[in-house]
Amino acid sequence: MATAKRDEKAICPRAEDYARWYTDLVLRSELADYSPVAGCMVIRPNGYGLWEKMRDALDGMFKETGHRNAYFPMFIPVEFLAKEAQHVEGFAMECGVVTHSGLEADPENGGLRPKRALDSPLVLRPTSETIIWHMYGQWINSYRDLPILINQWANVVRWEMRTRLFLRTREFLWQEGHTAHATAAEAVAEATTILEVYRRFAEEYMAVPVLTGLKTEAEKFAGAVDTYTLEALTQDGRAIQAGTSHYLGQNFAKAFDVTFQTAENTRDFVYATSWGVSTRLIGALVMCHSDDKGLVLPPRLATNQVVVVPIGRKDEEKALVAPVVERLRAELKPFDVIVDSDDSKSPGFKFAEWELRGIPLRIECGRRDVEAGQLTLARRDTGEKKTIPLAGDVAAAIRGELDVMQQAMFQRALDFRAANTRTVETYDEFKEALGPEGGAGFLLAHWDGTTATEKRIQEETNATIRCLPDQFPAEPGRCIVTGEPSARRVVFARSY
RNA sequence: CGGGGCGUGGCUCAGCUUGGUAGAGCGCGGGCUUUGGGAGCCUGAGGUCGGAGGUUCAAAUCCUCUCGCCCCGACCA
Repeated sequence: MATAKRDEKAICPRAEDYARWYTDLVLRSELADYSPVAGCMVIRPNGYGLWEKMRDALDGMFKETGHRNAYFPMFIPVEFLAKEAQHVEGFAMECGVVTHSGLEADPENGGLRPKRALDSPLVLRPTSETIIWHMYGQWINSYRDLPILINQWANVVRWEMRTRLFLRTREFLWQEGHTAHATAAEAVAEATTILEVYRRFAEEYMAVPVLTGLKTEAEKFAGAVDTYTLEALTQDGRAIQAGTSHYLGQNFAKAFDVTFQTAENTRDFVYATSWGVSTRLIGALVMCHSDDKGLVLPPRLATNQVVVVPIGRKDEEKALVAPVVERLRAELKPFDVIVDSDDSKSPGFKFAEWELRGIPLRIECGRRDVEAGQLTLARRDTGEKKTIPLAGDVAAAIRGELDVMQQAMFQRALDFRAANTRTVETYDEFKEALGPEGGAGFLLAHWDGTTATEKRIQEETNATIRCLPDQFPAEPGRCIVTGEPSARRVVFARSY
């Protein structure tokens, strides 16, 4: 009976069905919920709090590297999309388009229908390069106007067919940086600077190790010269793109005719970058760290780092525990501590509930603890319980424990990646390592550099080249498929 | 857009084959007892059975149409 009840409350175990585990977890931990419109989601306070933490950390890093925020409108004239050939090709199929304004009664079905057709349809931004470069064209005259380093926090719309909470929805939140430079070298430096910002954020805040490197021609952003990417590895062995930074060359400057006068009094097209990370990071975070009990949040991104569960209901017990709890409430304020003194729920229920929500540390405080002059501390990532003295500096002990946990989560993910990264020499070995389906970690293999070979591998194995990694030394070899020479190994994986 | 499945209290579902007073568990409200790993008992609220037609004395159940959702294939931060 007890187990039957537990089963109803529990989320699907990872080993049973990883996809269902993920959906269960997101819904049960109240990160998000489905919206009445297919493919869209509501980000609930637990999820949005996480996004705010991410946003604040990244925003600070952007500011430190000289960027300023601005906001461009979400409606884009349809003809703007057509100006950059590859860009249209990449986004045309997934654009949402506004064609009407106003509503009127519809006698056909007794409901409402669009009233006036717009003179010209408006595209809901799938990304903002076009409108931003239209504006940059008006703002840039001379090299003295450069660089322009702007970021915006916004929503974008991509009319996806198959959606998943956080990983792929028709509307999502992100930031998009758009910079304009006088030289190619400076723009490339900008793109790689941001890649490094993203890497630091992923590893130091999310505790998610990432491979960085260039995308192949086939995988790069529509309209980019080069796309740099960050690739994380989920617990089920799939790659997940955590962010991208693009060197756009002069493609958009040419499409929108944005030139500037150089110091030598010549004219040149402006060099550009764009870069972004989205609420998909929340999906990546969940898939890297969380377990069958629920969310596991790295301390640096947890909205509330500590929860205190007072134990005891008899008046004498309460009297004993209450002063300690009040002391904790005050001393642990810097950790945005939650004190859960709801008498209608049992301690066991609360333990499970806060574990589901991923609070990094739980303090249990009951008669036993107070009488022994201690507190019981439970760590979310390992489940480990230990006691700390009540007499000491509790805040300092908590601080230390959180730091250890942040580091341990990163190390664990790093070890997991190492254990799931393999070097293969032949195509047979490659297919063997990959298995028939599902995630199989990162595979490092030689590739001849052609799109044809890349496509063939994808069609035959469903694995794609995640990046040309920049953290491994170049190492000549021969393509696993064609035997043609290769200068370096590339990273293959099945991906989200 | 092709293939498969499902629509019944907030959630998960039973009932439909063989028409006859709408059910269970969870959740929710109230009461009492409980509190160191998802408490127990009592009591209560809550559903025009996705929608529209039809057959019938009678439809959640049978027929027709329709809408919506989920899963699998082609695209993807």
